[in-house]
Amino acid sequence: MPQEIKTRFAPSPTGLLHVGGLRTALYNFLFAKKHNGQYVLRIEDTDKARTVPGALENIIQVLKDFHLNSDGEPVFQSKRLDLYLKHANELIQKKAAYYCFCSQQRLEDLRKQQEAAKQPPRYDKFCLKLGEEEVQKKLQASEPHVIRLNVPANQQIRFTDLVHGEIKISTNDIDDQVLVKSDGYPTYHLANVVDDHDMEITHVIRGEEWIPSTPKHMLLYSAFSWESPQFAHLPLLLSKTKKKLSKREGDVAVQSFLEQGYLPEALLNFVALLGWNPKTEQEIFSLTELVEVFSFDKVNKSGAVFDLEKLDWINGLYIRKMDIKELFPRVVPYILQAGIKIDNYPKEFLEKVVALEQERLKKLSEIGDRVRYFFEEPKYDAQLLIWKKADKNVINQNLQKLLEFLKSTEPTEENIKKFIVDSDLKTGEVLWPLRVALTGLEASPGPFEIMNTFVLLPNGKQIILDRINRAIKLL
RNA sequence: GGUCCCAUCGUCUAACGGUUAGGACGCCAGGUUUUCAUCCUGGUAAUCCGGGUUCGAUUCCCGGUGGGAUCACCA
Repeated sequence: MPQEIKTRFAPSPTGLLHVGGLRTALYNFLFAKKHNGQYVLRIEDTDKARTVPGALENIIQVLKDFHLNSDGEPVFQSKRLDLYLKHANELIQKKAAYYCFCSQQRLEDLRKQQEAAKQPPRYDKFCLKLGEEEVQKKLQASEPHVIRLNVPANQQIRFTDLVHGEIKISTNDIDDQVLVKSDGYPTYHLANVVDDHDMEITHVIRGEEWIPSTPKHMLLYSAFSWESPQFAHLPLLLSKTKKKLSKREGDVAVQSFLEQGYLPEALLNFVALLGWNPKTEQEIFSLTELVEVFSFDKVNKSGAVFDLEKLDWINGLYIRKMDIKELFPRVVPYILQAGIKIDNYPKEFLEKVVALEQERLKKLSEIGDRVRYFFEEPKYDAQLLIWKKADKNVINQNLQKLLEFLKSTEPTEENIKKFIVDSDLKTGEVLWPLRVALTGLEASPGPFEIMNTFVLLPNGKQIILDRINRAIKLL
């Protein structure tokens, strides 16, 4: 019987979860679910100094927002220190690792020497030459020390990557990596390998930046006589400058995308297609659909630029196809954020206002300035009222005629169109100034839609008349 | 610099070794329209270079070039 597939997403709580991490989590999730396996969250919190308050909460919250919740409780490495130490000792017994008492100063000097000699910086195995007794004496005296991996010379390490195929590296190019730090905490390499084995992870799916350290991990697996999991190294997410996406090059925190009003569904859909392609012309996928079609043979090898324009497009698409009942509550916070007070307006009206802008929104955060005119008197230049090359006086007269007409009738599309025809006026010379009078904007929804919305207010018709009147005075 | 990874339109990407190199975003033009947006139609634009292998290379091999990642008591 084949072993159950188990993947893990293993971020460290050193900052807000970024979009690259989100995609890694997603692929881990997709692969596990596709094969009816498990996907778990593991928190790699072995660096006390770099832990950022709130980062853990952010990771968990964001994953929840995207429905990428861990199967079972998350694993915290900081709670498993004994396990790592136990295994580190085992490596020492097996002579696959050794104690190192070198000072930071010596390591630094060594590095400088090597750099000057144009050698790659590498630990020189100085402490490996220490005798057993000497080591014990130093340990007894509580001399600060670390535990290093004893990398053998002249060996070929090879592993098969699910996206890159076979990768091989000589052990001569691998440093004697620190496994346990002087504070007793394990480094990534040790904790990672021990946990992946202990948790029975079958597939390690992570970013391509980990390829160079994978041989170290292979060395550890073989030192422990453990079978290594399968590896899949994902292509990097790149900035416009083709560099690895990072905080330095703009805001990459998932949180900030959410705050700008990108929908989780849209962002997930977008990020799923970065570095992977289902080889159909379909572009829109739900999480469930992604699970169905996901596979590693369709994952690309080369990095993918994170293109905001396409994200905007896909986000707009999701916004457009959303039911207004669903969109409305999501958009309310952004309206409030724009300083617009909506307490005294009927919900029916507010929903209609949002619905009017629905097809124009790329991000929810754009809503505020788009609908402001519904709640505040618009400010605009009188010049804007004059349609194309129309005559100012004609516009003025048209608005006056329209105002008179509307005083005695309902402001419906049917009525106004009939009025235009009956009065032998030009459509644009009535509708354009009417629209501007109502909105003060160069671009907006049409005047009929806007009036149909205003009319939902008790004083809606009066607002319309007032604004037309004001436009006339402005001219 | 050492090691490793990668290479199709500006971007995301398709193409059993045989296609007019396809789709999407963006951009441009046209249509619908009072404006914008939506929607529809059309257009623009790519196989990094050089050798091989082959009847035939985007595709396979080698070299070059270019880009990237990584070389911590960080993950």
